[in-house]
Amino acid sequence: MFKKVLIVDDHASANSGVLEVLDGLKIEREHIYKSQYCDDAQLKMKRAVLDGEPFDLLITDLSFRDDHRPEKLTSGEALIKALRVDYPEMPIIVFSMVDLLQKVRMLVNEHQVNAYVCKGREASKELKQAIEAVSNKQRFLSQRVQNALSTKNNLEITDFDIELAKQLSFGKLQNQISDYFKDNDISPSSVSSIEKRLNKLRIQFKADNATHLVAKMKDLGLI
Amino acid sequence: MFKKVLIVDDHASANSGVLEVLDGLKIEREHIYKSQYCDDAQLKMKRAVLDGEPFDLLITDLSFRDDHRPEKLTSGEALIKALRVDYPEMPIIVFSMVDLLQKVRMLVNEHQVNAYVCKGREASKELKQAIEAVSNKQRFLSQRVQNALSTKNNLEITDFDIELAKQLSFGKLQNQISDYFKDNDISPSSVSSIEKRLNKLRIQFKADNATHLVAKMKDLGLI
DNA sequence: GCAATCCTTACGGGTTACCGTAACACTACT
DNA sequence: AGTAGTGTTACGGTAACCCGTAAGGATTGC
Repeated sequence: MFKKVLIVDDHASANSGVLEVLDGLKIEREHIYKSQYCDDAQLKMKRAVLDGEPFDLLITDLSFRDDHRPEKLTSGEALIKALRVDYPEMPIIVFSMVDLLQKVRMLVNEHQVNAYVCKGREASKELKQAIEAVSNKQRFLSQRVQNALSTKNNLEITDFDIELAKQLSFGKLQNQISDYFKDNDISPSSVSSIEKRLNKLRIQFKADNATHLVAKMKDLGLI
Repeated sequence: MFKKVLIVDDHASANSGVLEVLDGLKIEREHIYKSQYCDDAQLKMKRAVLDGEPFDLLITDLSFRDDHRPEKLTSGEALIKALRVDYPEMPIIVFSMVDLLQKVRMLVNEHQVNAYVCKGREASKELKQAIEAVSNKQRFLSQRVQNALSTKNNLEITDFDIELAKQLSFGKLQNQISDYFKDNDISPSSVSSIEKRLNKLRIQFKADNATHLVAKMKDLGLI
């Protein structure tokens, strides 16, 4: 089991919930550190390594509110990305409200996150399971996002699609989007292709028109 | 100070943060009740009144995850609305991630919420202040949403506008929206009026077209 | 009571979106 | 080389949106 843990969450109250779980796993409070800012968390990490007593485990949220103070790392994702450069093997558990499969898939595949626990009613139970699993070198995903990695959910939504939908949500016309794509060397760029892609997306998301599509994709947090 | 408190939040971990605040205010744990579901919270409320020992204070979140079990009240807002019918004077503190001024304004004006505290770094401190203020019959708003009630932010966005934008986001055509309004006795209902209102909204939100408008209003949490 | 104003509704013309069809290019497989 | 499949681009027709104008109804103020 882990000995030295860093919890990163801007909610002090959320932290106390995590603490209880760690108590239940017999991890001593004196070896549990907390941070409310991502920059601070990164510093604590580096410091610990320099002191020869690195952390065993990182448990972090994803979203952090903007504060008065300027920060380099403004999200859990940025923190994870930064840490993975120096500590590719460090066990990381994400503990977040977000339950978007797209997000989970990305964090696990791109950033080698070891577990993803959704905050919710079952959070404490699942967080405990996650910690135990990770300490046994296993991966853990919350029930809610279980099938984030199954291939059948891979609806092949490309970066192009996301970019296209974003441009739409900015209020651009199809020919303006075409011009934009031409200017930025994004292919395909013809109005016709843009129409076709949008048509596919509308079918995929069961949307009746462009507005509906944008609304749905925004609900899913894709744009 | 309050004696009997009900905390409604689907995150058990969030609850424990609130508990600490209540500890600091010398509110006895045996008089603190928790609920993870809105329906359950409503029942507890009614039960307490029937038993002749009603709650002094309600602290509730706004968003609750869907669960397997079917529920009547699926949001904190619905809970508050339902409770206000029977207990118009009950002190209510909202404790939520949401920091949209529109939402705060609505809850305070429409549902007579007594305090609104945003979850975040300062949450514990502010929650304490909120409880103290409410116990002194004062209103409290988090720093973050201080100016939710200032008139200058009132851009005269009516319920009609919201409803209209919502229908748009559902992918409906203008004449379908017209039909819908006619069926539901919402006035005005002509396509021409709908066009006009949308035009106003586009100007107000600096949106280039309907899609852009829906995207912006979704960003603001208005729909 | 009357006028000014606002709101609702209707209509027409220009623009954009939506949809089917089709030509052309590129790839992969035989 | 041939063929099937996929992706990009182009075009035309219909429908929906966008915008200005204008008439009729409701409201307000004098």
